[in-house]
Amino acid sequence: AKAPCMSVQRPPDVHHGLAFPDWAYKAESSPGSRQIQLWHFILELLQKEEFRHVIAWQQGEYGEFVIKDPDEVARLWGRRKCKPQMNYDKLSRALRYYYNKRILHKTKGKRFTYKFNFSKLIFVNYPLWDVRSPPPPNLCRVARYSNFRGHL
DNA sequence: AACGGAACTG
DNA sequence: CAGTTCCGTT
Repeated sequence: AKAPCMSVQRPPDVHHGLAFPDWAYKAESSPGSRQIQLWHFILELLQKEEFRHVIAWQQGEYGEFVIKDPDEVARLWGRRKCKPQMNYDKLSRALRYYYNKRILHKTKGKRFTYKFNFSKLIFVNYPLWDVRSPPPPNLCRVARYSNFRGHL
């Protein structure tokens, strides 16, 4: 037995060479303490090797991932949000709202497979990206060529 | 399984 | 505003 919704454990820092660069992580570290975002949480699981049997990046298309165990992902998400009644039906509805927001889209045909629209994500959530820090291997190109349109 | 409207919540 | 809950439709 354990306290269900008491503390939120801080994930360790990411080093380069991993499945995705660390700009994607780092979020919600603001002192204002915003609530955890779902895409955020997905990225968090994706970066941890211990969850590879639950959710993992799909090799091939960059940003594409597969939910290997939908029930478990939903359970973990529910635990984080203190929503014990969470399930994949509800979680997937939240993911579908990301389609219009241009954060995610579905990979049609492939079961439980979604893909991040990384280029949008960078500027929506990291508008003040510190250019002094060493640019991540894959992303600097994506970032530079994305058009910054925004009211941010 | 996947989609999306609609009402609802903090 | 970012989901959550519920559910009818494809």
